[in-house]
Amino acid sequence: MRLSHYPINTVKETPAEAEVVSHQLMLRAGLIRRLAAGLYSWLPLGLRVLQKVERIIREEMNRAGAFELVMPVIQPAELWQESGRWTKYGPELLRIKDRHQRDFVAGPTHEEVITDIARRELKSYRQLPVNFYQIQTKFRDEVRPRFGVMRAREFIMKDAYSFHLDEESLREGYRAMYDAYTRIFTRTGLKFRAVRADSGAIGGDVSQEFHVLAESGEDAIVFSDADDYAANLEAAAALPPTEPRPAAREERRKVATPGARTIEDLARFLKVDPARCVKTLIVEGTEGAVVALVVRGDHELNQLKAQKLPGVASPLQLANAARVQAATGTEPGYVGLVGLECRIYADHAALALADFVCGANEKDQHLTGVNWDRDVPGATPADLRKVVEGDPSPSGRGRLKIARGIEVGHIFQLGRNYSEPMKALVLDEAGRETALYMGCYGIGVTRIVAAAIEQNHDERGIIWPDPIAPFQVVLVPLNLQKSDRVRAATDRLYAELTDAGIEVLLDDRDARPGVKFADAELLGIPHRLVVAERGLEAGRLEYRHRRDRESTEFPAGEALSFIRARLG
RNA sequence: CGGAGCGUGGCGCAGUCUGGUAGCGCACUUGCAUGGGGUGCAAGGGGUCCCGAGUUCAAAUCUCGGCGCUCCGACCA
Repeated sequence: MRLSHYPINTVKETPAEAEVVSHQLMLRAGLIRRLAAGLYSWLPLGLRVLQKVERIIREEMNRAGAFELVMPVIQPAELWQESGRWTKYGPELLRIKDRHQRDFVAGPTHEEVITDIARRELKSYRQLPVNFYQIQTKFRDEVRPRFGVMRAREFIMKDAYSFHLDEESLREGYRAMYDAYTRIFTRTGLKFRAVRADSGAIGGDVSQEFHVLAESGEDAIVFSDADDYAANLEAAAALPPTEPRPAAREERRKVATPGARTIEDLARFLKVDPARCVKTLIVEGTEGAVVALVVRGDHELNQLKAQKLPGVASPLQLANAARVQAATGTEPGYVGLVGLECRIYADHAALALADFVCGANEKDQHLTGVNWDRDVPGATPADLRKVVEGDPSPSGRGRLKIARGIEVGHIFQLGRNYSEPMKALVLDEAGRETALYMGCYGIGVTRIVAAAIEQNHDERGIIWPDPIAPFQVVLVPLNLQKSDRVRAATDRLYAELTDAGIEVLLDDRDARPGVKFADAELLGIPHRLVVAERGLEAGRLEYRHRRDRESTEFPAGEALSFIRARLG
């Protein structure tokens, strides 16, 4: 491809709208353009990257035996009413009406449609197991789209759905997708990690996420330093302390703590470690009453764990000030445990404390020397907190470390969550009707491109991993317009590499060297060849990988073999 | 949905407070020079100043209403 005829504009200045580096670089390099909030056009150069990612995905999905199909973006509301998600999904689901005032949705995902296909097409266990996938545009009306294509409203997703006669087959199919995903992300050239996850809104029992590791990632993932345990922070269990609780030594005392509403204030005021205080959070329960959740002062509540407890409203909702007042007799900031009437869940780490500090249920007052059995009988032990770095791994080996990641894939075992309400049934060997077991498997295709840049860039621009680079080689002739020798060598080289099937971007613009180098680095083409009078005098060309600091020279006649060796 | 901010050629911004000829840098076009790290000189093209209403002799500028966007939070995967 000749750059002089390629529709691309690079930009020196960073657009004001872009916050994260991948978004900035995608705009500056001319990969995408914004149409409206969370809506992006993919320009030709960006599309080349996208298609490389799609190709890898297709090859591996096909290799895993899945069948590609395409389903409509617009879906009738009836299907969503059948599955129950018409009411459950919330405002992220874009609902639209056609000219007859019939309700439709812009598909954020396709469980309903594929289940409809399954119940029509799959009649017999002989047709199972089967896996369908598509690569297609999804729409989720995000409250706050941000970070360019990383969290867009419209994005491209690879979604796959498998159907099985029984759980064992589902587990096999899930395992096959886990392996396919591992191959896919390995082939993109990105550093990634598979972690255990909570299955969230889509529902189901078992699920894992694939994260591209990047400092700027939105998600925290935890892993053991001693084995292969890895989980989303939300899904990581906190083990109860192994040491027994010390005996109570202090008497309970009420102390004045004017204005100390937060643990931080309290710890500073009383000159006590936050880890010797407890936080009491009042949340809405399921039957009108409130529930108290207790975590150690230096720990944070894990919302996901909390809302799974019996009697706690899901989604978790903190009680407002009036409800707190009614339940405790005081305002948030001074809520405590002694004499509290409602149900109390206490985190294991909080339960391990003796002689701790908590609110006194009285404004500007706290209690010290509080002890569980003596002062607060009847608290239910629970795992309530977010794990922190250094916690013992739930796997029993090693300690937890925390890293940042960008979620690019998610696989679920859905079981019969959709097939039962939507009556997707087949006949088994005995001729009995039985509901299908189902798995679903997503990859954020457009997000992979942004994640690749987050993980691979420097101050000059993008550094594409070879497998998804828009071009493999950028050919930079210097003084092309004036030097016949440079022109002849360039034309010959471009033809030779192109004929060999290598994707070459030839910068044949009448621009000065600095401009060409700067653009080549911004665009992030991994391999750069420079053709110049200086080298040609000695019969040599110049090569530099985007990650290299220095160029290397080699004989001009060996260009093809030299490059091939580097393309791997 | 709550808070903050922004809207002026394609991009980045000044001008708005204190009303009076719409400006700068980048990009783009043309010419000449230059040719190993965003080069120089010169000449050009391109703007309903987000929209609407109002005040005024006069509105980018003041007032009111609306729309759009960005960031933080809540929310969500």
